[in-house]
Amino acid sequence: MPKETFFNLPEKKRRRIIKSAEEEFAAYPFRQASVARIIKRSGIASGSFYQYFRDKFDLYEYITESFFDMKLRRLAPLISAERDRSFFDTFKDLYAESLKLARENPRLEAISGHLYRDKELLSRQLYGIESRALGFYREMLKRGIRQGDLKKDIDIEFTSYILFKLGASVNEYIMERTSLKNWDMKIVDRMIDFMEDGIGKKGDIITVVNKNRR
Amino acid sequence: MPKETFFNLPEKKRRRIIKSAEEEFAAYPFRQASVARIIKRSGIASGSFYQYFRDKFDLYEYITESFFDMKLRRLAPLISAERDRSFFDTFKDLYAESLKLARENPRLEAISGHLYRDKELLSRQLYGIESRALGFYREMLKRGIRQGDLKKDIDIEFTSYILFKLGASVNEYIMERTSLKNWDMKIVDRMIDFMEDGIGKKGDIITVVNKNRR
Amino acid sequence: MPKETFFNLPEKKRRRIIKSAEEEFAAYPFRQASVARIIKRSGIASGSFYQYFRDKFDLYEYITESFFDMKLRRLAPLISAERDRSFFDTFKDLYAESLKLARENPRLEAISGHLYRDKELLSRQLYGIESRALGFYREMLKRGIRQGDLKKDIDIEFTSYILFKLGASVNEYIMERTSLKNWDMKIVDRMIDFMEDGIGKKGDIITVVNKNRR
Amino acid sequence: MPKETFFNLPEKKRRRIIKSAEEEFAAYPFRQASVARIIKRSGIASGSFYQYFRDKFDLYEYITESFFDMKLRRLAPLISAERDRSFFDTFKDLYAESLKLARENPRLEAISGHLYRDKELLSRQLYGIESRALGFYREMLKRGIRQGDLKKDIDIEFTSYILFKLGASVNEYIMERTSLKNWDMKIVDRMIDFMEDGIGKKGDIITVVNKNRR
DNA sequence: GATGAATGAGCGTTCATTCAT
DNA sequence: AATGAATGAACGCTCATTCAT
Repeated sequence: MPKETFFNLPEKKRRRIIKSAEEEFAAYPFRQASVARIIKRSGIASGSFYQYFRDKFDLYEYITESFFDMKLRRLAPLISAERDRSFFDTFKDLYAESLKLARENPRLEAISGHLYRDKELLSRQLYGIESRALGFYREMLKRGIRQGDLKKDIDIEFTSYILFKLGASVNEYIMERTSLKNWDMKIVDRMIDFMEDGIGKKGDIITVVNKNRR
Repeated sequence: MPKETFFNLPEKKRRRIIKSAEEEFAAYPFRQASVARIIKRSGIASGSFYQYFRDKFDLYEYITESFFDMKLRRLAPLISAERDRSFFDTFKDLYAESLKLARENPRLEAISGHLYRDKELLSRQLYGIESRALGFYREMLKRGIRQGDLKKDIDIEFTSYILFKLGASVNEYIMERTSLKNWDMKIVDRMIDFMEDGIGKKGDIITVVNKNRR
Repeated sequence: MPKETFFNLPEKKRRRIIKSAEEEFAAYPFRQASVARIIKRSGIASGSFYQYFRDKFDLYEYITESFFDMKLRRLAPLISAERDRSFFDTFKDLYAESLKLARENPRLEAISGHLYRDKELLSRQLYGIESRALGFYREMLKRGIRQGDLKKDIDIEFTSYILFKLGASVNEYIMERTSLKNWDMKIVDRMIDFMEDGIGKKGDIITVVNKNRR
Repeated sequence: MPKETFFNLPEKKRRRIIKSAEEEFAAYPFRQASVARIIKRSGIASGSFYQYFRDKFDLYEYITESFFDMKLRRLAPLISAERDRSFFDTFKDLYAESLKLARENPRLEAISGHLYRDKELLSRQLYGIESRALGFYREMLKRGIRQGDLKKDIDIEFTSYILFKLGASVNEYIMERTSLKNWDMKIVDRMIDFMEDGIGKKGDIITVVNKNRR
């Protein structure tokens, strides 16, 4: 957490610092990101930096966590129990929103792209971004089972992990290609299909009762 | 490629150097890995290092590529057309073998773990580890379709990417936990199930004909 | 150009650094000059050096250019059109002043001695010391012709080059020998004679009209 | 001087080594020239190098001095007393021959170009290339005076130095430009004119007697 | 005599962080 | 609180020369 001094700063300055830092962490992974460049770009004295933040990581942590908090705040309504959506539809909603967020904040998206690739950071992260995300998926899975959208015998621990990684991969897949209009939602649909039914060819099938599907 | 001088070295020394380097690259991602530490640990003069290798990357590349070549050599027989195995069974065989390899060479496994997370390196890698792996998956998918093991309408480009990443994730999942006997093959089974059928609950089903399944 | 930090330094320290650098660059040509020695002699931390200067060349360039600027400032008044002096007298004035400068700043003289011998550096030098000097001689020659002090048919391109090199050689000649009082100005006179009349013996001559000489 | 072992080598090998060394010293000034590259290009073992030569300088000295000896051997006939040529004509002959030599051996020419710019080497040079050249010019000047081609009162010490440097400068001037046919001899003529008569405009002159010119 | 591996001091440079004012 | 100069260990790498066989 940044020191109190940072929060006492006039908002404009605070914003300038954060913006510079975001640009730096978007352009470079944590280790290669340079405090000197952040300082120069934000126009503060190098001594001041350490009056606001314990060290480079302190600032980094603040930025990434702010982003995740914001993301969570945006995604939370979509998983509210009131909404009468199947597990997979909810998943799709979450993805649509995530992608919107990513498009709105490409800098922050780039930062978390770097973060996901850095084991050391991921485990250093105080509030545990990874474990929070895993927890989130775990809860979703449990609910999905309860709702009858998912097989009952899935390994929740394993599946939440897979879903987490899968999400990140799809994100990467989308981000690395220039997207035509709606192209990315088609990819999301493909991922959902993959999750729902897999890729194995089924035998000829007669669906007798399907009362559980919504 | 290391220089000739390296290959002229007595095997014992060569092994000592490779071992030290593997330890270093297993402990740290490429950028953080220190030539000085490798030198110290292998007990050679710093000048010697550069008699053997063009630079740090030269050694790194040699180690990673040797590992991938060895892996390929071990996996190649499993995908031979003669073996009468379904797509998913083949996948499982590949996984079993990969895991065995990883258990035998935990250092090398750790190194490729780092490599997979390093975009810059991945694209620098001369023989294109990533694109080779993707190509491999692409071919497997095509064959799977031909054999009637897979749905006909899957997006090969996307699916090969997903399978590639999924594989790495499962690997990571397994590696990060101490394994009980056979625990890891159970995880592999779960992944195969996930791939094959997904996690969506199907309606009550009567399979009338299933002639395509082997 | 050194960074701002350098110019913000207390004068004493700044001077200490410049002096150490001048000593180094006077003792060794650029490539052999050692940043480590400059650092040690000036008693600064090695990190500080790079807070003040972009790199070794930055400092070198600053020192040489400062010297050339100073030299130019000192020599400029001597070529002002108002002074009613012949080409050769002006040349002599310039030489006298140059030598005075060299005697006052033997270190800087030694540095430019090295510089003149370094083709690569000469061409890297931002403001083009060599081409500026050649331009200077070219202009002087043109004026000398206009004034009727020089033959009309000389090859200005070639002659300016020769004069430039001649000047450097004479400088070297003088610098390499310990000088008695006024000895060096006698050498300059000899050079001027050489330039003016050459060393060829003329026939017995009756000068009938000499209206062009001043 | 190279060690005896070098001279015991089969001529072919000796020549290969010398050629590689010449290429290296032509491409780089002494300090930047790399023993490793010479070794590689000549295909000998690095240990062998030091069995043939004391060190890098030993080889360098051998090459430069061989060149100067050869040059002297070529130029010597031109200054023989029997030839009935004026001082300046002899000078021109010497230049013509020097240039021919330079065109025939551009590598060696490049090497001496570097050598002339390196004070330290010049003074290290055992047999004293510089002082021998100066001695050569001194003798020529003395003879020129005796023959009545030169003014009697020139400072031989100074003038020989100037002539030496002037020669090198003209060489450089010529070498740096691509030469049209005969262009370089025109430059030599200009230099001789410069030496003979200088660039000062003479008054209107009536030459009464010119019995001393040949 | 030939080989080629071994040596190690030295290079210029970086950078997060601390210190003094 | 703000400044910005100071720090120094560490980095990857070079190279003429020596040594062991």
